[in-house]
Amino acid sequence: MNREIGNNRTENKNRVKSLQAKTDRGEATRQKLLTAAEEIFGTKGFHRASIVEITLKAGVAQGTFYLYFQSKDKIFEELVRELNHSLRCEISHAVSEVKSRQEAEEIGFGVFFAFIKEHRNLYRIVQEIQFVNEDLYKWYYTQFAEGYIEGLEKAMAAGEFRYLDPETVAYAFIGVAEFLGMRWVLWEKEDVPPKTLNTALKLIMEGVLPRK
Amino acid sequence: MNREIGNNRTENKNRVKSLQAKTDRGEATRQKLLTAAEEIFGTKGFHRASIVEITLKAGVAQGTFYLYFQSKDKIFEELVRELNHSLRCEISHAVSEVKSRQEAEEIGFGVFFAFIKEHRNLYRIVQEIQFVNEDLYKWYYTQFAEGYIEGLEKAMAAGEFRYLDPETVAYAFIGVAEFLGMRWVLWEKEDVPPKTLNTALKLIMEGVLPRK
DNA sequence: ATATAACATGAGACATGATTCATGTTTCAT
DNA sequence: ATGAAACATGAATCATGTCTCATGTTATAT
Repeated sequence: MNREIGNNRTENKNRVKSLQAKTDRGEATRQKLLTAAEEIFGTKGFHRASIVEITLKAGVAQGTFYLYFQSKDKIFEELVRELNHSLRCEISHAVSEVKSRQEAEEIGFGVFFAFIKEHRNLYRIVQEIQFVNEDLYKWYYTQFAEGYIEGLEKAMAAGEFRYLDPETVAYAFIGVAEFLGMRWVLWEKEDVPPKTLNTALKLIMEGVLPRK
Repeated sequence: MNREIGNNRTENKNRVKSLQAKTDRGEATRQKLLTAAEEIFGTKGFHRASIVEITLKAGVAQGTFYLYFQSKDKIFEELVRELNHSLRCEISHAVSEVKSRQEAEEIGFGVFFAFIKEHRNLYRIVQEIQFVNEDLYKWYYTQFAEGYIEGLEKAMAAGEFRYLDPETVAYAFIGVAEFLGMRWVLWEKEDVPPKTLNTALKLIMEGVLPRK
């Protein structure tokens, strides 16, 4: 195993300490920390959460934390990016072989609610990002909006949806999903009731005005 | 002056210290603190804000803060309740002599966007309440939802809006308003563009599906 | 003029928590 | 078996921040 230790003067140049686990044991510890962090951040919020508590829950010493994460901010960021990625993956996968854009919205909303029910903790984290890392916060929603806009534009071009400024519609839909998720999943700790899901879909599809 | 020091065991019984200003001078100081707190909480978030900074901005000593507020949590709560109250007042006043429910929605959205533009700081505060005082957070949105539901029910009973579960519609509308406000007023520091406002209103009134 | 309630001060007691570091333990290729 | 890299420890350091308190100032009613 050629290690090239000799000419390794990059070692202190880029301040990024090792941080990646190099064995399975290390990776397992790293995962324990991430899992604990998800729980603690989610229940207490970023600022009230402490590294002590996270390491305690993970069953490791405080110092161990810094073997795998540069700082409290960084593990938080990693959690957020992970959440963003897996939620978008789940939705786009579920929606991939759908017949119409309307069906895509139905399935998308459903998957979103199911996801936050499973990840109530991480969902709460998102709300707090803006006070920890504002850019990350914008990134989080921009990622969603971009994919959404693309889908809407196609549906509008195809005449499935009428033309309305896609960015506005995207943020409006995201807002609807977030608030219904907050009201039922977060507050009631239940599924969003079918009635609510149906109402929401009718609302965004057809509006509140009576159809002639 | 009979001080009754000996038997004065009420002194510690009710923990509520004076807290209300008793003169104009005191009231002015109290206001200076509230104004400073609005600014600091709004820009840095609750946890990053410090009493030192608030008193510095208000131009008073640290100890003075505790003459008027019991704690950091309490001044935050007062700010939130004040915001909630004045926003609801502005909307209900603006909407009071409106002809139709549709017009009420148009004006309501407009006033909401105008309000958060003026109170960008306080608007950001709201997002953080849930990690400081979860009950207060629910209270904040429940207050809005209740008024909204009432208005929607009337409109539905009158046949102005078709019947859809009013609570769902209320939270959906609130979500739309919050997210468009976030995207344009908070992120761009601008007004919500007329195009966006129009799109949003069309969307909630008539939906995205093409009308025959 | 002066007593007194209200207002104001800011140093410091007290608490908390992120991060570091000197020291140990485990694993495994040789 | 052994040396070195990886992993692990937790007490100590360092920074920050809330809230208290002993003391001082202002305004005003008599």
